[in-house]
Amino acid sequence: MQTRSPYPFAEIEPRWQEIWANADCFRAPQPGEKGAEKPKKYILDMFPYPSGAGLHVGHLEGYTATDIVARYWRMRGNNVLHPMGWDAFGLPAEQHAVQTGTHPRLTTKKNIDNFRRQIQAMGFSYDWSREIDTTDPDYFRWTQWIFLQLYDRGLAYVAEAPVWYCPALGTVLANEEVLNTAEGPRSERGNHPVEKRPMRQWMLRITEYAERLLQDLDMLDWPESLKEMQRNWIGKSEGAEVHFRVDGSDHTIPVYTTRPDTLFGATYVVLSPEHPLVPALTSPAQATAVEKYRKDSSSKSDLDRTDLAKTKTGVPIGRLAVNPVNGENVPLWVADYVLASYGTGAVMAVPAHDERDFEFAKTFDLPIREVVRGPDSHPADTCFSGEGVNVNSGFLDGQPTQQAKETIIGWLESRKQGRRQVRYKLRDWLFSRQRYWGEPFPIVWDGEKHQPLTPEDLPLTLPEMQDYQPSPTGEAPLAKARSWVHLPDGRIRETNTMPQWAGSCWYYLRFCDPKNSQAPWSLESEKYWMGDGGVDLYVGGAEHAVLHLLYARFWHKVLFDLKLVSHPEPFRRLVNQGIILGEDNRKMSKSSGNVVNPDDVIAQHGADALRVFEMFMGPLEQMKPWSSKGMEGAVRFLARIWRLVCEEHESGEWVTSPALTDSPQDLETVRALAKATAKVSSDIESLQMNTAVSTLMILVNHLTGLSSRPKSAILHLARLLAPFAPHLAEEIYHRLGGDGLVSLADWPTYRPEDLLEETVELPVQVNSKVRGKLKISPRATREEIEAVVRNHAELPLWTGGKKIDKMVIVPGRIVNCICA
RNA sequence: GGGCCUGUGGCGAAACUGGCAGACGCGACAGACUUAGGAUCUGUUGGGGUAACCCAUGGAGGUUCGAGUCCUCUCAGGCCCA
Repeated sequence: MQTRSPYPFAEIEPRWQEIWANADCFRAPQPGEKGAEKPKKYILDMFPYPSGAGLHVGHLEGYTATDIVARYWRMRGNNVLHPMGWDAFGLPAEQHAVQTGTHPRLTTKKNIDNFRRQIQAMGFSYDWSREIDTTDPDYFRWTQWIFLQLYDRGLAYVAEAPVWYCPALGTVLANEEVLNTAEGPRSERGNHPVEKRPMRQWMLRITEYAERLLQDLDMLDWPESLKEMQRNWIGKSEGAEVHFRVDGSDHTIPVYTTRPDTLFGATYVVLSPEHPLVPALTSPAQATAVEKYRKDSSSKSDLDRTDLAKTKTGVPIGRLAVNPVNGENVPLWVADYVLASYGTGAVMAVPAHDERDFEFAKTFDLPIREVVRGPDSHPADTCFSGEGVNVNSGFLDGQPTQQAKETIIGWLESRKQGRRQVRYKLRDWLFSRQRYWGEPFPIVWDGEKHQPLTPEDLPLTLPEMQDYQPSPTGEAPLAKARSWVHLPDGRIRETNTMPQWAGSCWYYLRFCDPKNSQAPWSLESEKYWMGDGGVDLYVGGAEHAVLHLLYARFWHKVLFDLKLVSHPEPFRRLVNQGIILGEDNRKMSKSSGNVVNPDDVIAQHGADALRVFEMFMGPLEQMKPWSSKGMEGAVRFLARIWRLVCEEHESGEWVTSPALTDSPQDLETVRALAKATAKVSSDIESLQMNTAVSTLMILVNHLTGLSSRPKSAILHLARLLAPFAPHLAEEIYHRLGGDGLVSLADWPTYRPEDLLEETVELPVQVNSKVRGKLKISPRATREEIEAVVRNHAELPLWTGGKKIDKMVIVPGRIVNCICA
């Protein structure tokens, strides 16, 4: 037997989706078209990678929130750009091709179709005429075009560099795609072991923009934690490079330090095992030991090497360096707690004022000399890494840390033995991958020289292939497409492809003008949609905090310098949605068997209910568990709204409720609508969708309690409901004779005076404990309240007859009588 | 080790610039309508106490007439970085 649904969502929802599609009512007019005279809003989701697994309820949380915002601003008279597309290049489709021989294009198309179907079943108000697919040649020709702009500006270059190579994936990975795990460095995708290999790679000079990427964070309305992550990632540090001459040699070792003020305390110098001067400087007596040490440390992860808790290891190389500030001879060591990638790959060790140097010095019994004294005395024989006043430091004695830094930098610079230096942790972006399913580089090689294609040559499309397997040597699959690689004139094509981040670096710009075949976008459309600081609201997961969001900002700034975009930052306001956990409070995953499939939920409860519940669960940014019981609650809520309009006939048909009336609203209902409208509006704007839904529930509870229900009130409710449960809202709006589509109706208004109750209860405290209540006008002044309290018949009862020393009165809030 | 965030009923959570802690929902309990109820409706529901009242926002202090909210310390969990 088929269970009856609490309201006929299965019939309602597809019907309205079809009506919206036929009316083309969510298409956003371009500048110049009718409708573009309205103020714009650009409401954007992070577009998904269309995986084979389909959407999960976590994606839908963000999409639902942005859809509510988009629908709200549309009803508020804005021209809303709310697009959706596919970040469709990527490894899974290619791995599937390696295993099955199916072309990634086919896999990708299938997955996109499935994602689109799932998204459309939710009734989101996307402008589907702007749909983007990063694997479409009409799209990636412009990705290649932007690469050429970078290339022309010298921001793309080829480097032979030690890079992370993943044998299992058959490709190199960017630093950001490699995780430090307990088992050593692993690939972020798939958790495979990775290793360093020297390879020729394309790099993008993101470091050139480090300072601007750092500074401009201040103009963004982003979560502070996320901005902090980007700041840490950019990792600006200010210090100095100091030159240590090697005794009995022409070599000089530059070391980078953020504490040049401690130079007098440097008692040895440490080189990283990878430091290029190590073999040349090692004394014959130490050669064997140093070589063995270099070998051993190459298999350790950075985490292993630098962890404070780990025992420090190292070997002296049998040479002395000269401390430039006092001419002292200090021993040179090689130790793996110094990383080649940090600074110059060499440090001056100041054990008295650096934890790691201190640990090392203790282990090998090297001298420790105090040169900075802190404000408080700290036990001798410990390390002090804070700021203080210099001691034992010759001409720096008595200077506080900041001043000492300036003095020593000046001293070093005047003697050409060092210089001020600002460093960033940020590295240039490793931009090439040995993969098939990515954008080909618009580059050809003439011998050892690379040359760009001209824009007229674009798009450069991928060749058809049978074999997608990367070669074990790390050569890209495209190298096997001989007729594609070898040009008639003897030049050969670049066989690497771009990383997945490339397409997502600028898709938000393409949405502004997705059909343009002359340019990636027109300046006019960019100015209109990206005006007022760029995208007005950008919602997505926090996992993109440093990768996508940093890369996209970088490209945007380059495009800004090229005067192709009108503002230096792309995303004015950004919000991270929290992860939705399984019902068991664990992360949703196939292996835990706790994945909630939206298809099932929609079939069982309807899309509106899913939308409402996802919003009702809790704050958008927060991590929260799924609840199938809570899901049922959302259905009950919507069914109660349905029954405001219809009731079930004995035959099982839904007929118009006899309680509906054309009579005007009573005062209580007017107030309830005004309050709900005010609260729902402000909650949507601040993305507090959970309390917005609560507010709607309170309103519905009020309307349910009325014996006769004014139609005008239900129509008002329908408009408030429209962003949250658009199908049901359309249905009841239509049944009550609403004009046109509720999705395109005006957002309801209210009179501010209707927000105020006639009387409110004002709590009266005696010595901060509530003793009584006062019924009083919400407009009552301080003086009026005091008079009412002092003349109140129950006052002696509340105070126990004691004299009131002082009365704290906050009108509309509280009265507190202070008695001795 | 450093940075950031989060700790409130049985559960998800509310609480505007400090002002009646627990809105709204889930669950539970009781009742109504029912052949039936895992439907619907009505009521109750932080803990303790017969009660007036008392105790409660991870813990300990502090500021204040008044602290979930502000300050100091501390414990637990999460994320990022080393």
